[in-house]
Amino acid sequence: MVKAKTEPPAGASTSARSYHHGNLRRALLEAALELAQRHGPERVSVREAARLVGVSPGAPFRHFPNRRALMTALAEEAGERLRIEVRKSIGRGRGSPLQRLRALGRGYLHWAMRHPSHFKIVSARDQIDLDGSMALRNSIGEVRELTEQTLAEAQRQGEVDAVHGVAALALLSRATVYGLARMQHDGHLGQWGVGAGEEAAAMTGTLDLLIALMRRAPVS
Amino acid sequence: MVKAKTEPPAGASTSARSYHHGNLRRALLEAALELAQRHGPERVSVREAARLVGVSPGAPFRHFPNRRALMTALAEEAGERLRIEVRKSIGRGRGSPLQRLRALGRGYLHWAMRHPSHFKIVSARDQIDLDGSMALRNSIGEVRELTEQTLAEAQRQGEVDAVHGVAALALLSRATVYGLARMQHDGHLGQWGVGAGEEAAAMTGTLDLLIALMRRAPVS
DNA sequence: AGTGGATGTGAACGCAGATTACATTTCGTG
DNA sequence: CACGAAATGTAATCTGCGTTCACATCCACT
Repeated sequence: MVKAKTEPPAGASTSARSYHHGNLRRALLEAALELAQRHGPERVSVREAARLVGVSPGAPFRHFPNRRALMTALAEEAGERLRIEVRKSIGRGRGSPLQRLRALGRGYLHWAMRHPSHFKIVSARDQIDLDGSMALRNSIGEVRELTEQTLAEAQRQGEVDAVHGVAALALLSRATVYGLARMQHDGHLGQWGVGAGEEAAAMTGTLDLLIALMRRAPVS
Repeated sequence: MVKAKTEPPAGASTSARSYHHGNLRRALLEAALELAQRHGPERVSVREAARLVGVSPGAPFRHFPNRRALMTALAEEAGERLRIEVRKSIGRGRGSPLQRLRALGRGYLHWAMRHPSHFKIVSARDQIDLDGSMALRNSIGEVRELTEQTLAEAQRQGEVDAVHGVAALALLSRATVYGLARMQHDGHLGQWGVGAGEEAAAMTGTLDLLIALMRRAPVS
């Protein structure tokens, strides 16, 4: 059952392709990511990806029904990486639940800043088919679950008051972090008083501010 | 050779079009908006707009150097409307500064929901040239100023503690509201536990939550 | 060995953005 | 008012794109 190829399947080194490319699907995804990094996701073209891989313009359509499917597959990989990153980050938050939530948010923000192309792709609604991708929805879903679990724990420990529901607090957290990441990627931060070199600080600082507001004792 | 005269171009002050269209620039913008409402901003094509207006494919380029400039002009109009809407909304918030801030945020959110095409266009970074549009930056800038002024007033009246800077609080507010609007437009709300019919309630509710958190007395 | 399914080729088709040479109209200046 | 320059629209054309299709090639399996 194992597809043992006679050719080395992985590879930065382009092996001698006779007719069939060893793993065209993979190669196309990498080429598309490369193009996304060069010119932005909206200017990824199937033809150019094919050219980059050294294959005819029609070949990609054996693996993806259309351009959108290619971009969606790319987004699925990005979403998976984001999910893993968030999972890892939450482990770094030692101590209280709110500290873990902070770590989660920082992980999200840092990932979005360090991998702008990937972040652009996951959030490029008009380029991908979110509704048709269970994988992508699952990645988002897990981030949500982690957020809610952490907030529930914070409430249980009295770090956050229980006046407001977990779902509402989670939505607020997510909206803030998502909004920050998108503001950066949309170039809005400069208009909001954030200098060129201080974007990371501003973003994490804003996250910290939200968490500080959450931490306070309930109004009585 | 002579085109049909006296076509109804849906414009009141349009003179009889023989060769020169009365106000092609205006007409193109309206056609582009119409197309954006029909299929989304990313699928607006210059040619189709020209076709809709009844003009040759090259004509639009007399008024806009390229497609992006067309979309940017559209975004400038949308940004202006948003600016006006926010200005109006803030006047509706009677009472305390935080109530005015809430009104401001609600105005933003409602506008984004009621005019999804316009909102999509202002925030479609990859379709427009934000850096090259002073008008657009000014619209954003005014929203920011209103936000900061309101927050400063809230601090002066003791409604919000002065531990955190106005700029930080304003950025948090903006990130939250922008994040909410984008989540809705990107179809993420469903993944965050918001049912189909309750989007507006969830968005304004989240805004209210943020403001409730801000209102609390400072930690002492 | 041979065959069928998977995979890649190459040539289309239609549409898009953009440019150019040319036609027509408008307008300012004498 | 005349008239030429500037503005504006046309038609043809270039390039590139997504997508399809008939055909070629190769791999796995009997």
